[in-house]
Amino acid sequence: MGKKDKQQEFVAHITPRNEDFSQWYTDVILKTDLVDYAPVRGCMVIKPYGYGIWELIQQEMDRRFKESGHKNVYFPMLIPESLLRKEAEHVEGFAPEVAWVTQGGSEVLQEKLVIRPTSETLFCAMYAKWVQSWRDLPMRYNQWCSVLRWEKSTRPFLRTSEFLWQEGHTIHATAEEAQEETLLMLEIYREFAEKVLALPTYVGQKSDKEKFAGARATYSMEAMMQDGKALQAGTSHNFGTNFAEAFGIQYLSKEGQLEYVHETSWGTSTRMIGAIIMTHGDERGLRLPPRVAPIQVVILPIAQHKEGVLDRARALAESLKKAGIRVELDDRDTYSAGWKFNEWELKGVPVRLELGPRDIDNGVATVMRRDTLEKSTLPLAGIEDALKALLDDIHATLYRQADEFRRARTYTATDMEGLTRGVQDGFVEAAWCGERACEDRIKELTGATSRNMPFDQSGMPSDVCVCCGKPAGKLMYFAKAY
RNA sequence: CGGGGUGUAGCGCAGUUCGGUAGCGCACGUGCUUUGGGAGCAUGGGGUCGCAGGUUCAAAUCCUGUCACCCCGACCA
Repeated sequence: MGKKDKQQEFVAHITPRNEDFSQWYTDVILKTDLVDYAPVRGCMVIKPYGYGIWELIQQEMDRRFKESGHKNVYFPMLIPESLLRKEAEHVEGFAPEVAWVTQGGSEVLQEKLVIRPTSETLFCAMYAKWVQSWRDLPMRYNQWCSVLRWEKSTRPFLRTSEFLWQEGHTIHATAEEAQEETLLMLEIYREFAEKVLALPTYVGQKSDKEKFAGARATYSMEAMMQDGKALQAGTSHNFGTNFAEAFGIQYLSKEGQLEYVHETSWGTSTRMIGAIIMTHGDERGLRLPPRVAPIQVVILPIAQHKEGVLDRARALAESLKKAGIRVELDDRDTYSAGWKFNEWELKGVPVRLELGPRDIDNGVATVMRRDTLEKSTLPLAGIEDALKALLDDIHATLYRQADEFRRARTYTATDMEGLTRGVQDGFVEAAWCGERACEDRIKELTGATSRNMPFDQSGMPSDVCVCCGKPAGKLMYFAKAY
């Protein structure tokens, strides 16, 4: 294979409406060492580089949870069948995709256990024990764990049988507080996506059809992938007193009345890593947002066998590390410089620093930023601050590019023709009557589902439903979804 | 769960039509020369052909079953 061919291995995978986008995705996650397929149905192994991203996501998000007053807990993985069955809608929603434990050792169990697909029921069981009085409220807990859902079809990060996530579960004295919490967490997710993942998202309320099993209201943030499809990247639910009534979670109010608590839950998962890949990736591979890049700066000593080069490179790595930059010195002498360039670009490291004899003579380092592929030089003196600024700029650029992309691909439609055309390569904003029948029909005719209803409902494209023509009350985003 | 496809060396594949000693490229080991955009030459190692049965003197190849994975749908974070 010639040089050109090798370099073009990934070229042209991401283009508008390109059917190879899926293929590009699977290629890139395998070639960049993020994951490998496990010898377990629908499950993946997350390798060190991929897990590094998750650790940074956890760190950043956990800090936000702590700042807003949440505490971490850990609950068991197994749920007794009877507990799962307590909330009718919930069990109906999850029953088709739970895995059962029916035997322990050689003994067949009296009561089957499910491996948690989510932990609402366990939290409810414990909250029922823990809450006595209004003084105990609110309780705001979060859990980092994995859950298992017997999915029919799977894809690394986007949908796997077992996946890592965080699930927050809170209970409150009043409906207002619960709603406030639900929206607060949605906003924390949105801000996190923007500031940490460089992901622009659409936030809003889900339709009844798409809401969580057992929720009164579900809110989501939806990101747009480069093939125009939507990826639900986080959800926040308000349960009202649904679960409290099913599980008997009651407290004595200040007035001495026995009241049900109002409950919320919210979650995000490793799916966000899939969102990063499919939003920012390009024909050379990954482009990782600096704040979740396990390696932010890679230093490549050039002609490293020459006197002093490696020493200078090591010193540089050391000083960047001290400055709090996640840096890797690639001093492998078994690969050529060109090979390393390609490999680190493929892996999406935001900044590459080349340090060779010429640079050292001039007191500079050659810098390549992964987002724009622009090459320049920076003086070695004070390079730490310049790099930090550069990383921030890369983050901003990635966000801007993604934001421009989604704006360009967000359409409005007033009829089915426009809707059908729009969802071929993006999101469509349309007026909707609120009826399930129209959602179903739209799904059938266009393949698109309702995503969410923005909080700002102004700018309705028409006053009648895009589907049935009856007077419409809701501004809704429609898109094909992962 | 429906429709389609693929399982042969770490990776990507050829060989299956028509049964007859297991192949290629990359990667990997060793040596020398290289090193600022995927280096070159020489030499070497590595595979119970997804698994289980069956047919046959003989099976990667034919038959039956089974498992895994990929793509497109339906279902879902």
